[in-house]
Amino acid sequence: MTASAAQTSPRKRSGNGAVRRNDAEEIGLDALVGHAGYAVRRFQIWIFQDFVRTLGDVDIRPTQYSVLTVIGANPGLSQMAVAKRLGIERARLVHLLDSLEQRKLVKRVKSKADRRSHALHLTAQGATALAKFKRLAAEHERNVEAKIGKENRERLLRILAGFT
Amino acid sequence: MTASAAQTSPRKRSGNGAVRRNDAEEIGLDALVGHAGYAVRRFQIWIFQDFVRTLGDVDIRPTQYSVLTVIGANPGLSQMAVAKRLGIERARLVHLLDSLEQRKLVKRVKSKADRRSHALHLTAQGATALAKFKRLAAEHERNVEAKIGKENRERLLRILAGFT
DNA sequence: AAAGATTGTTGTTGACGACAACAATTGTCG
DNA sequence: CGACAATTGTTGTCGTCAACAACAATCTTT
Repeated sequence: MTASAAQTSPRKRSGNGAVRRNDAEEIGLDALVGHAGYAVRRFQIWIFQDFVRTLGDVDIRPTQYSVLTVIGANPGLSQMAVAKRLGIERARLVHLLDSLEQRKLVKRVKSKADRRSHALHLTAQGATALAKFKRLAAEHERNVEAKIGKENRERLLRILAGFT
Repeated sequence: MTASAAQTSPRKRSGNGAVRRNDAEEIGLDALVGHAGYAVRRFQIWIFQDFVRTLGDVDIRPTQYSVLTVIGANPGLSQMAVAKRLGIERARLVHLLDSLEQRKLVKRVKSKADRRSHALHLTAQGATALAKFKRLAAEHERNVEAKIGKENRERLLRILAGFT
């Protein structure tokens, strides 16, 4: 079948081509409905904003949280390894770590095995801070549950498990 | 229950704190697994890239596609209405429309009813182009199906229907 | 008519991904 | 061993994108 389906009916228009709207949100999305990418993008924006808001007091953004979590679970990793695992660019991770190191959450230890690379570790302060971040992140996760439902959230995680 | 779960075991480390890795991707994500936001973000990146690649020949990005689709289905909308419907900022939409108008896909018609606003329409060229874009977008959608499965894609759309 | 709100526009800021270049170091291979 | 290639962290540039703020022109309200 060809993809060009029925055009959703253009609404009542006045002579020149302007359209009267009751102001409400009854604008057709047409082909956009049925596009997974569109739904995912809107959802991702919502999630992102809720995360930033929930972790607003501690000033931690999703990417920072992911970096801290991976370092916490795998102390001693190189920057290259962290970048590859999280799908972040080397160059980008440099700035992220600069920021986290300034805040005394992470330290770069010069590796003796390979003097090019840095072994990444949480500071003591970073470890306790991460524990707090995790509690807040769990709160955010409950917000997601409240938004889409407990079972739907689990379904979602199962469907997307391959992308982690 | 408190959210701070079991720490995933830090691996074998050498004296100074560096960690040997077989080089493979067996780095623990710890708390990241179980975060809907992380999975969604990775998935969104994959979808975005596939969309851009599939619509690469016609040089159309997801946001441009969404704008064209909405205008095509609702001719005469104002920029404000389109922006609000798609969750784009007014300011951002200005640049998007500048580009689409330069490419002769969209035209801004000065509305006589409200001389502040522009009524947005597809050009004839824009309409035929959009038909082609929709075919390519459908191809992209089949790629998504191939990636996560037909039923999973439908489940996903159902779960996220509220965000469109 | 005056005050306030809306629409499109311009500009700035900061997060982010994609690249390219570089020095220091390591690995490889003749 | 020694030249050459590859890797690691770093710096820088470019383009995309969201979030704001400010502005002129134009409604809308009172």
